[in-house]
Amino acid sequence: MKKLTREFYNRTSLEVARDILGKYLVHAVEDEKVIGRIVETEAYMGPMDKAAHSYNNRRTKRTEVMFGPPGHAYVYVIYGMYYCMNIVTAEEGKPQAVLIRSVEPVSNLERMAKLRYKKNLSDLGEKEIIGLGNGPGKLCLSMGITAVDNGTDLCGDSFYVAEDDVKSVFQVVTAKRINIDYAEEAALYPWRFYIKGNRFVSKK
DNA sequence: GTCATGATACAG
DNA sequence: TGTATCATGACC
Repeated sequence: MKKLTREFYNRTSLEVARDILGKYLVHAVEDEKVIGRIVETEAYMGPMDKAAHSYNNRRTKRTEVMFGPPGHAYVYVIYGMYYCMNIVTAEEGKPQAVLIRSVEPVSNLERMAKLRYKKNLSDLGEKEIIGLGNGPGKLCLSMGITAVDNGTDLCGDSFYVAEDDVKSVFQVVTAKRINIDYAEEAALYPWRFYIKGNRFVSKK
């Protein structure tokens, strides 16, 4: 496994969203690590993207981290209840990000089960296992991602993305993004990417 | 399928 | 002060 470098993130969110599929999101919770394979993403292109928080260069306390250098975490609260994990991309000053929509749990599922359901892994049914990773709010719960992770440098040691030494082979499906009907023509852009056939993709 | 949840942002 | 949102679970 090798950690992705700053250069990987220093591209448009469209490129990063597609390329980061199949890679591993690693997060340290207390002294343990939980790992999920990224199987679904959405690209948010910033100033010209009506669906993006940073549309029209809207710069607030919340969106500030998107204006910073690439390779940092953008974690925000949605609907007052859940967190969403994004990765800042593109050079400093360009507020783009990639939303991580779903992951396939890979390591430390015991810990994920506790964080998400407060139950032991052995007590989970099939649906609950899927529910560990098949949505942006769900994966944040399972992986212990919260507001304190906002702004974290993903080139550090506690929170990062890594790739296998051997590339895995899969087909990428391109689709419209989810729940952005308010974004008019931007709602039609095919900026959602997922691994074909993967069980943890949030919506077919 | 409907609905409540409630932080953040913004319009008035 | 009201209205909408990059979601989810609990209901019908």
